Amino acid sequence: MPELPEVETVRRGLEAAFVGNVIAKVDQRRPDLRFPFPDHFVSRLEGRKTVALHRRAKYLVAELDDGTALIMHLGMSGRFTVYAPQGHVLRPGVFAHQVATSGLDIGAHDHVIFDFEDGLRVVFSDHRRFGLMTLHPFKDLNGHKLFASIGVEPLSEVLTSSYLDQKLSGKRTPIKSALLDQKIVAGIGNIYACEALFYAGISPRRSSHTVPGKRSMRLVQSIQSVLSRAIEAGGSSLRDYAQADGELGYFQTQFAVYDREGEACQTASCDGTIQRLVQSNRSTFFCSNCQR
DNA sequence: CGGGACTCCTGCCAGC
DNA sequence: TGCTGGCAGGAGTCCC
Repeated sequence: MPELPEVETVRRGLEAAFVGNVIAKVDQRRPDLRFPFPDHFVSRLEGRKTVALHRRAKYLVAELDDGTALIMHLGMSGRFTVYAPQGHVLRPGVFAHQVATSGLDIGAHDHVIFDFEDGLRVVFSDHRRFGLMTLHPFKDLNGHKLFASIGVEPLSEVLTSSYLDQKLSGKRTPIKSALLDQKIVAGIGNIYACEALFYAGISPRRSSHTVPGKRSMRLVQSIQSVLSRAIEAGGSSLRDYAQADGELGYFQTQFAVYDREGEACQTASCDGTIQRLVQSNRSTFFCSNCQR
C-alpha cells in the first residue's frame, strides 16, 4: 500500500529523528526480509550518524556520515514507529510515542530496531516481509541494481508529457500497467494509478501507444495533482496521529475510484457506477463513462 | 525483448 | 463459532 505519498510522509515523519542522530545500537531480528540483509549489516550501522534522509521512488535512503546509504523499502506492510523514553524532551519535528523504557514489548513482526544515541528508538515492522533493507555507497546509488533502471520522479519537472510520449509510443500494454511500471515513472502504485487515470479521463484499458498527445498532457497533470494532494493529506495525518503513537506507514485518504466498486461515480454530471476489473493480476477501479 | 503470470508473506474477511 | 479460501499488493523473476 505505501506508494510515493505514503513513503514521502514516512520520510518527513522520520527525518528529524534520524538526521544528526547517531545510531548507537541495531537489533536485526532475522536474517532476511524480502532479501537477506547484507553482511555485517549491524556493525556497519552502529556508530554512524545520519546526514540526510532521502526518498527515491518508494525507497527511503538514509545517507550516513561514512558515505554509506542505508536503503529501505516498506514493501506492502512495512511501518516505522518512533519511541521516546517517558519524559524525554523531543527535539522539534520529532514525532514519537512516549513510553516507559521498561514497557517496550518487541512484536513478532518487529524486524529491525534502531536505538539512537539520544534515546530515541525506531522500530521497523513488516508482517508480510515484502520490505527490504540494504547498504550501498551513497555516491553510487544509481549504480545499485534496485535503482539502475528506475524512471523519473513524478513530482519533478523531468516528468513531462513529451517524456511520457516517448516511453509510451509503441507500447501495446494497457496504460494502467504502464503506470505501474517503475521504469517509466517511479513511485506510482495500484491506488494512484487508478486515481490518476480517473482524473485524466483515460480508460485503464486504453493501449499505451494511443495516450501520447492531449491525453498524456492530462495524465501528467493528474499524476502530479493526485500525488501532491495525497502528500498534503499525509502531512496533516502526520500531525494528527504521529504525535499520538509515532507510527508511520499508512494514512487514510478519500479515493475517487479505488476500492469503490459499485458506488456512484463522483463526477457531478455522471450517473455511472465504479467498476472493477483485473489487469495483470491486480484490481483496477474506474468509471467507464468518464474514462475513455 | 515485451508483456503477462507467478511468487514471496501474513492478516483479514466473506462465506459456509 | 470456527475453518477455509480468496484477496490484498511491490517488484523481481520466469516463461512464452
